[in-house]
Amino acid sequence: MPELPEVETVRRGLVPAMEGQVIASVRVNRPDLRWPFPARMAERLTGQQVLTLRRRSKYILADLASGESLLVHLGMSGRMLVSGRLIGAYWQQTGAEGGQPGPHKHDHVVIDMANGARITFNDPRRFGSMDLLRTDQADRHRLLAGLGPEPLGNSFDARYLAAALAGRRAPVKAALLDQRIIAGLGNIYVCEVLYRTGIDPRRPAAELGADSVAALIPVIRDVLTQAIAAGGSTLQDYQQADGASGAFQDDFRVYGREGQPCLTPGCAGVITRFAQSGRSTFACPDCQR
DNA sequence: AGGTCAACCTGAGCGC
DNA sequence: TGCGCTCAGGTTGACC
Repeated sequence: MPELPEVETVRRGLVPAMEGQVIASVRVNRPDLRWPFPARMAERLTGQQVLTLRRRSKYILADLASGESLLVHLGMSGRMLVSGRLIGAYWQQTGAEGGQPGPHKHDHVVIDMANGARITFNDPRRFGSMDLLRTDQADRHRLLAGLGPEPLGNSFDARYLAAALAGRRAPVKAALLDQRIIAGLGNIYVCEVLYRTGIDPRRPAAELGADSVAALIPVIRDVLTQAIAAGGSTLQDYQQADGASGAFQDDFRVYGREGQPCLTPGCAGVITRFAQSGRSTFACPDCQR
């Protein structure tokens, strides 16, 4: 998935095509993704003006003039195309999609705007989702209600994080992946953050000292901010014709670098990969303690 | 209550 | 060429 920076990149890519614009028609090619689509989704979207596109954690919310909001989650493989162009290519482009008009395999929802832009939601693995909710009750939606603070927001600070990690015996990596504690981090950025703070991902969260917890805050903010500025991360070696793909993968220091030398000056370590709760962790055994 | 793990899916890449 | 296996950026719900 796309993690927070990739979702923010997608949101920004959708803004020129959608914000302030009217939805002319909607084609829904299957009844569900991860969950069933909301009742009469196409009808409830058609004719609506999109007032604002915003992001909460890894979710995109399109606030409509009707008082409803379209909630979108990209799952692991969800992609958005604007008139055939992929936004923030965090997933390898496949098949005949490059610049070709649709439809293509896994184009599940197609939204035509009155301005002529065509928004396509393509998701091979179908872990993504869409829902409609009352805009004024968005915070109570089941997918949003339990989310922790935005890592780039004002309420996320050392005091909060220390309290959230207190008493947690889970590995610090699992804790930082827990969206109830902090919303928006995923496997890549947690690996990068723990490497850059010199913390062993296996350490029980509660055993981190106050200094380590405090050190996490600016590193989390910096990594996410830099990744957003780079347009997110692109896996595989996909390059988009219009240059819209992200570039933060060039700044990965541990993710995907198993067997390669540690990049910390003076460290002779070799990056290792091991599994934590079923997911790959990349770390330097020498400088993460 | 907190922590761990399987499950949900398709596709790419690898070794044989 | 093809088969079987592993892996993939997320999240939920069942089970200790």
